[in-house]
Amino acid sequence: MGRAPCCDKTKVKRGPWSPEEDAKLRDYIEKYGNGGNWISLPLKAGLRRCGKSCRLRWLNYLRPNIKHGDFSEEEDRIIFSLFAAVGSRWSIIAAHLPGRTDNDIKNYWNTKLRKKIMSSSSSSSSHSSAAMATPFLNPNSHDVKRPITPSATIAPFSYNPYVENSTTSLISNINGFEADDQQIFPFFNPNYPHDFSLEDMSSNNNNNISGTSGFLLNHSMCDHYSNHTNFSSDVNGKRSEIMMKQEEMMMIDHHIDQMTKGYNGDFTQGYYNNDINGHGDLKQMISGTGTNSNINMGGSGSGSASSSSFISNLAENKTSSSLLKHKCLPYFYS
DNA sequence: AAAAAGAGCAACCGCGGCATC
DNA sequence: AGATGCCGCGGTTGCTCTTTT
Repeated sequence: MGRAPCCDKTKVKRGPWSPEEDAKLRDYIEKYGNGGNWISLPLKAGLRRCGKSCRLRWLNYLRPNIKHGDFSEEEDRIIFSLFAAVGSRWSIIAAHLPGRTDNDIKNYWNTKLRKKIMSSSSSSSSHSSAAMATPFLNPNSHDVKRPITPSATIAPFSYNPYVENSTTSLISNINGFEADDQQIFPFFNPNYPHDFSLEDMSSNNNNNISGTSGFLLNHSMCDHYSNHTNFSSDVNGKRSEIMMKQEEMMMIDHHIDQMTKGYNGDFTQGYYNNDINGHGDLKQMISGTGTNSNINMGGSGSGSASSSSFISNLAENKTSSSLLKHKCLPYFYS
């Protein structure tokens, strides 16, 4: 048996709202709120509308501080960034854009931004936000792959984040997205497209970072991070909580994956913060129980001796359960 | 000027999640 | 533990306005 309809559709008005209906709804909610029950609201407010329709009208149009009209370039960048991180979860994206509704953003994406991406990807390999977002698009459809659900709902190592190879690590999953073509791709921040340029990656000459684990990336990418002196203050400061959370999930998953393969040594992910990179035990860093002996520079980073203590301090001083609250940038290398 | 096509967007629909009984 | 009801979300529809032919 299916769900009972929320209202009798033959007895409620449908279609566009009249100014009178808007006024009734606005007046009622401003006086009494929705009372925690949208279904009974129309009757109390004297409206011949379905409760769901009232809710939608209020949330998308009538409530205070709703912003209508053109989106700014800054808003575009935020949308690109968040879309890359969370996919078509419009409510999450809307939460980062004060005054914008999920419906607005969804419509804007479908009518404008998606086209912008398509045209950018076909016309150039520029560093524009749109161009940088294209690796997440499935060329065979209009859709973007949804992000991998965090490990709360998917077994942490149920996806294979990398394919080991003697010289390069190919990835099938980066930044929480499935990639149609396995390719090396860095964490993505459209606010700073230059920091993640594939061209830069390939033009850099790196031989000073090597490690024992292989998630991604090629060496030049690591070097690119390490040599970017303003990286921490500029880029990390702009990374959204959502992006950081996803990165953290990937780090944890990767760590678990490593352990299932029997790796028990120094944890071989690197963290970059204020020109520091190092190796450490991720679990201990997250739990804040790390010590200098557990979190150390490893043998191949480009930092200095002081980096080791800095990283352990980072772990010891942390106040929340999220490593990334400290604005560390994870990277993975082979 | 009129018809057709395209674009934009408000509103609807149905499903999943959650709370309550 | 299962049924029920509501909320919130994302996908889709269809109306209106604009542009093109």
